[in-house]
Amino acid sequence: MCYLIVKSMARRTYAQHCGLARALDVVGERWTLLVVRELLLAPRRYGDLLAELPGITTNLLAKRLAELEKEGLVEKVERARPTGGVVYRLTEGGAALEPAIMELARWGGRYLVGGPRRGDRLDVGWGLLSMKRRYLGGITLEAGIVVGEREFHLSFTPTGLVVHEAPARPAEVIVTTDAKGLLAWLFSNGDPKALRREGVLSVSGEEESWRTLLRAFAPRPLPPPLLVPARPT
Amino acid sequence: MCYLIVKSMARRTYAQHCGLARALDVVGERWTLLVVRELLLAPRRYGDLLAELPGITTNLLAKRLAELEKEGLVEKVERARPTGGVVYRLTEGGAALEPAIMELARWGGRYLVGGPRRGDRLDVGWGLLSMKRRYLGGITLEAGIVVGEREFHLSFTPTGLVVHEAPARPAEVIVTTDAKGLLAWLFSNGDPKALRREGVLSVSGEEESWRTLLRAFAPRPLPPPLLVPARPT
DNA sequence: CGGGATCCCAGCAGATACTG
DNA sequence: CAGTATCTGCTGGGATCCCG
Repeated sequence: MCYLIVKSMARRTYAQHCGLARALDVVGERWTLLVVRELLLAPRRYGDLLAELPGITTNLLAKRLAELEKEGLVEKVERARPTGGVVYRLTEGGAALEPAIMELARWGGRYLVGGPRRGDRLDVGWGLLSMKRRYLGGITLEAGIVVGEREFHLSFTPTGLVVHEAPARPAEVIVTTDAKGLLAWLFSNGDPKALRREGVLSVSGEEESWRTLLRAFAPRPLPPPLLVPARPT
Repeated sequence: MCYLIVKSMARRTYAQHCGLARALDVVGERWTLLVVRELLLAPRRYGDLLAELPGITTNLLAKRLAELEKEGLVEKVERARPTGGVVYRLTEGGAALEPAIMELARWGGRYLVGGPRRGDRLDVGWGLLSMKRRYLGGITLEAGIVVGEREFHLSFTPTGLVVHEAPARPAEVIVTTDAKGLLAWLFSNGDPKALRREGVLSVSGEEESWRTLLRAFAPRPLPPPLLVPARPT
């Protein structure tokens, strides 16, 4: 008897003719969806991703990017940034993961209500994605958010919101704050107007646009946290 | 130097204060979401799950169920079935995963357009979930679907559809078919009326309800399959 | 310095056997 | 029927090295 040992085994698969199983075959491995999340706001360089995904190791990031590229979800693009070099960008197929990522994040949001746990990393970009989830629709507005060195541009249309990490201007209203201020805006049920009065948020541009902006977001949903049975068994 | 080796390491975590990362901490491991998918239609016994998740091994299923139970997403319930014994049932928190599962399945659906691959398993329950995804809303109807030995009850309301694996009756209309017929209904763009004329689907109950049922589903979307770059490098 | 490749090892997944 | 126990091999984590 003679067996041919195939090098480079085919990837592990659930072998089920089901959309969920097939999706998990492609993006179900560790770190994969987090890489896609990082690319939702803008194309990124390898080093950007390494810095924004604390805990991932360089070999694993390289592997995940190669897999995503092979699946046609991510493509390498030359010097899309002023600094040159190559960036990784979502293809249409990769960007189509956004609804699934948003629903997973909405579900996971109930674990965030207690605030960050010890050792948890925070990132301004993640906050912007959570803003996107909470957009109620119904307004038309170009807005910018400046958080420290990072800038985001938000294009509101009545049916959706496109967020890019890109120059905040031109925009009808610009909100400037720092990371802590953004989190206060997002995660506190406090009035953004109060945060502005306290100087945590600084607003420039049209006052009317600022008021429009505030109307567009649902208040923090505050779902009841999951009850973990207290049996210490 | 002396290190205390902590037995029972804490579970691997991304340590990110982000809904997506937290969701993946909880349900991102292999098989977990597929277990939840099986429980979406009805509570299941351990042996049911083992049979419906071909490829999972008994130790891993036990581990996943224990984790889901500890997280409060699944609970063990005594003799919910006529045959007695204990079944696993989703809690409210576990059932709240449905939108995320549906969006992932919708995305993965584009990999299904070529039909099952060699070796892929098929399951009638997965087909019912894909029906649920394609419900357009707008009707009120109680329907039943009988596929071989398995029965499903569908409660249509204008805003949603609840599918349970449960006795098909009582219902205003009952569709009886076999597994192949259900898949033809779901995955072909052929007219269900034609399938009925050919005897693949047999309909009992009110004719008007049958016509209502047909109006309620979007035709197969047929998204373009992802283009996998042909470079064999 | 950006963008990886290589090595090693711990832990998780997979297969099988066994038990209440 | 409903799991546990045991073994093994693969995948992911960590450190280091390479190369333009």
